[in-house]
Parts: sequence; C-alpha cells; structure tokens
Amino acid sequence: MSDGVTGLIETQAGAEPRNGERRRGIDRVIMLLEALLRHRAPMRVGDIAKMIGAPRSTTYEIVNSLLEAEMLENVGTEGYVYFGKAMHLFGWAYSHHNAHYRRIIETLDRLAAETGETVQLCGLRGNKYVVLDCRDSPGPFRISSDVGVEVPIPWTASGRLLLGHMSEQEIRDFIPPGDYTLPDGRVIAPAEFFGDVALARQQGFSETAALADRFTWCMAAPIRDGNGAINKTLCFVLPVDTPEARRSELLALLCERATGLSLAGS
Amino acid sequence: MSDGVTGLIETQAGAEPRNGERRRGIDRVIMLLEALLRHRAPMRVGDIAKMIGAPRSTTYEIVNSLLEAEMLENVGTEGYVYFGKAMHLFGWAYSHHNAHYRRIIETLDRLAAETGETVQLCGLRGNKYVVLDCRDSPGPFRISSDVGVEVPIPWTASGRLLLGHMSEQEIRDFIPPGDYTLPDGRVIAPAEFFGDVALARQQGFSETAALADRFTWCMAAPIRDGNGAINKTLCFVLPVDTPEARRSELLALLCERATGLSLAGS
DNA sequence: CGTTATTGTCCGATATTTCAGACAATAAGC
DNA sequence: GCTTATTGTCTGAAATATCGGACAATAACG
Repeated sequence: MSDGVTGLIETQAGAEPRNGERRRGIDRVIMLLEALLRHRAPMRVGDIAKMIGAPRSTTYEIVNSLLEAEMLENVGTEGYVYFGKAMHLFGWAYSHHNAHYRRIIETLDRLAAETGETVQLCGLRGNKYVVLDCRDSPGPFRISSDVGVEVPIPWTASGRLLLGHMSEQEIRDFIPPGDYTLPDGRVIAPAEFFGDVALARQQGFSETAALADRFTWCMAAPIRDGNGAINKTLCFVLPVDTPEARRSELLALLCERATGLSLAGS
Repeated sequence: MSDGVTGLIETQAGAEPRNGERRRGIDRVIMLLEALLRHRAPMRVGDIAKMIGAPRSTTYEIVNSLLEAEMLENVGTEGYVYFGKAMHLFGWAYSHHNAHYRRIIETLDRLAAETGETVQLCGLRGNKYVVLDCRDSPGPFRISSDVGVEVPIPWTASGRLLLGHMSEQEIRDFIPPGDYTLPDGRVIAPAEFFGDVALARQQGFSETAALADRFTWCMAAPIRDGNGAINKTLCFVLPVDTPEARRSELLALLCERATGLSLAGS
C-alpha cells in the first residue's frame, strides 16, 4: 500500500504539490479520473494539473494517452476534456457482469415506474456514501443527489443500514469526525448515530426526515448478498410532507422488493 | 454462439510484437482494461499478463494499484478480477454529462416499454460498430449483441448510416478488408456496400435482414448532432419473421423518435 | 498597444519504475 | 508420493518516464 494517503486524496484539494516529489503515471491517472468525477464537468488540462498537483507537461502527456484510448474525450471547442466512450463501456461491463445487478436495475426501473417517486440504489465507497444509480421522479421535484458524489455516511438513511455489520468501536474508527456535522451546521451526536444504526439493523429499514436537507424524507431498505451482509440499499427520496399513509405504503413496497433482491434471508 | 475469436484479439492499436520492450504503466493499464472488456468476464492475473503480453510482476503491481482505486474489483473466491465500482461511476458521469444523452436514454426506455421489442443505441468506436446501450425485449427472444463488443461495420444496418458522411474512397480506406466477410463466410461486395450506404443516406434509415445472423431483422434511424452529422443511431432488433405491417409501423416510430432526438434538421 | 496569463510542445537529466528472475506456498497431474 | 504448473511476493538493476523549465503562440487584460 502506498503510505495510505487514500483518505487525503478524497478530500477536496488533497495532495499538496510537495517539492521534488515524483509520482507514477498510474497514480496520476487515478488521481485525474477521481478529480474529474468530483468536478462533474469537463475541465481544461491546466486546471486538471493544478487540481491533482501534477506538472503541466506530465498532465498533457497523460491526458493525450487517455484521449487516444477514448478513456477521455474532447468536449467543446477548446481544450476541455471529460470522460470518454471507453469509460462508458467499462462501466456498463461492471454493471452487467452479474445477473444479480441486472435484477436490481430492473427492480429500480419497476419501482420508479409504479410509484412515480425518485428511487436510488446506494452503497459505500471507502468511508463515504454514494448513489450508484437512480431514477428521478418525473414530477417537478428533483431532489436526488448525483450518482457518484460522495456524501458523509451519517447524513443518510442508507448509511445507517450499510454500517449494520460494524461494532460501535469499528464505526467510531471508520467515520471521519467531521462527517457528523450536517450541511447546516448541526452536529449529530455519535451516540445517537450508533443508536440509529442499531435500530436500523433491528427494524430492517431506516428512515430520515429533513436530515441532510430540509425538504426530503428518505427511506432505505437493505439488499443482502450471499453472506447476509448489506452491500447496497434501495431507497425512496420523497418530499418531506408526504402523508403518513402514502409513506408507509411505499416503505412496505420498498422492503418487499429489497428482500426479494437479497440473496440470503435476513 | 460467438466463441473464441482469437484473431481479433491480436488486432489492437498497432501492438508491436517487439521483444524485451519496456512499456509505460499507463499503456499497460489501457491494454489491461481493453483486454478485460473484450474478454467480458473476470480474469486471473496470470491470464491478464499473458493476454496483454506483460510480465507477471508488472501485472500484479498494476492490478493492485487499480484494485486500491476500485477501478478493478476482486470477483469470486480466488484471484479473479473485473471492473470495479469506480468504473461504473466514471461511465455514469460520461453518460449523463450532457442533456442530449439523457434524452436519448429516456427515449430508449420509452421505445422499449411501448413496443416490447429489443432497442439499441449504436455508434462507432474506431473503425468498428458498437452497441452503446440497449433494452432487451422481455420476450423469449434475446438476440441482441452485448454492449461494448466491437463488430465489423458492414455487418450492421446502423453502420450503413454511420458512414453517411464519407466518400466511397474514405470508406474504402476506413474499413479493414476482412470486415466485409460475414460470420458465415459470405462476403459482401464493397461496391454493394457503398450502394447501401448511399441508399441509407438518401432514405434516412437503413434495414438489414438476416445479415450478421439468420434470425434477425435490424432497422436503424439516425440521430444527428448539432452539425447534422450522424454520431449515433437508434435501432430495433426484430425476429426476421416479423410481419411486414408490424415492421413498417415500427420503422415509422423509430424514425420519428430519432428525428425528435436530432439537434439539427436533416 | 504594451503587459500579463495561459496553452500546447519540446528538451535533457535523473529519480523511479519496469522488468527478469528467484522464492515459498499451494494446487494439479499422474 | 513425486513431479509439474500456478500464484503471489520480493529483490536489484537498468532503461526510461516524469519532471522543471524554456519556448512560441494565442488569449486576456487595462
């Protein structure tokens, strides 16, 4: 392992341009792709260089290689690059390499079509929560977060389920302290969060109301793998004022479908 | 049906078979990912090393880096790796970075839901045809080819449209001579193919019956970009015995939707 | 119209990475 | 049981990819 700087790289500015430090091309590629993912929009080569702390000459070299491989693509008239077609194909191959994932996507589609609500498939990436795929509600409300954007685990209903296999101490070591602070400045007491996790494990679902923002009611249900562990969750993102009757109906549906997707009983 | 096509494996981006040559890590990464895409299944590190012609020690080094970045993922019990979660996120970012692509996907979903047929989104990758996304028919027939698998352009209806901007000479230079040979050994005369391309350009759609295999009727309609060029096509893959009435109904629908997705008039 | 930033390309030197091969530990053949 | 093949990890050493900086060509100022 490379000095375990993975945590630092994830954080915003990340690597500082330390003097005389020389990095491997592969690592540059990884940093570049992660930077593009965080930025979520085409970037110019110069900006990429700054963002990943690499010399411009090196960055040009790497970008040109990736362009040739169609892993990156020129966007717009001048100098902007973003992910390319090859990435799409690699990602598609990942999504469909097992029948289980395909069934999950079908369920996602069906849930969205039947209910008209926003549905998400969620999971962990390192010590953050990410949306893996989503179907947005066709209505005027578009409140879902973007696929691939990393969010602190305590901000989410799914996060409480995804940590179900961990002890209190493990959770304490796993979650960065700053992640208990919500976007509006409120702080979730760790003890309370541990209680939420335990409750979610016991109930087999998890709900949060107006947590990460003031407008959404989230409900999540676990998808278990062959060992009974929770790798992914299915969840609804509803307007916070959704009537209780509708909510419990949706929750029941969500749990039923998620259980149907699990490979081992609870 | 498509078993070991060893011949194609060699023909990647001018691989120089020179011995004792030292290659860059980045290039190894690119070769590795392309090899995984072609193989379409998890591979062991040793086999990857053979397939990309890299030393085992180097391959382990690279694979471990990519595993740490979640660009690859361990699959199964022992030693198999395949694309990882990061690839899914990169690919998703590619697919959704512009509103146009999102509209295309919505149309794909709607077409599939309304007709119950297999629908594909197709494009070019280098001098080959690839399926970029698809919705399989729910019926017993599953005849679509896999997303990301490269297919000779003359085998496909979409290919005839996607070459519409090229002169006869340009097409001649673009298509490898072997690509005119169909899987069953028949050979398409280049002159005939050029005629097909011209016809497709004039009609604004293209159809092939029992071409790449004996069971399918393919019809394709062009999606034009802002300059009027054809980057992508929408197409139906039907059983070859679909009645004529149904076929013309579907063709009309396909052309209408594809035109609606185009950014510039024909 | 000068002045300042930025872009894309090229260069030579050296700090690094790729590579071949050795190694133990399993697994597979016979 | 004995041989052969494979896996995953480590080494040292040589080849080279990364790097800083220079360069011309635009672009963005005021």
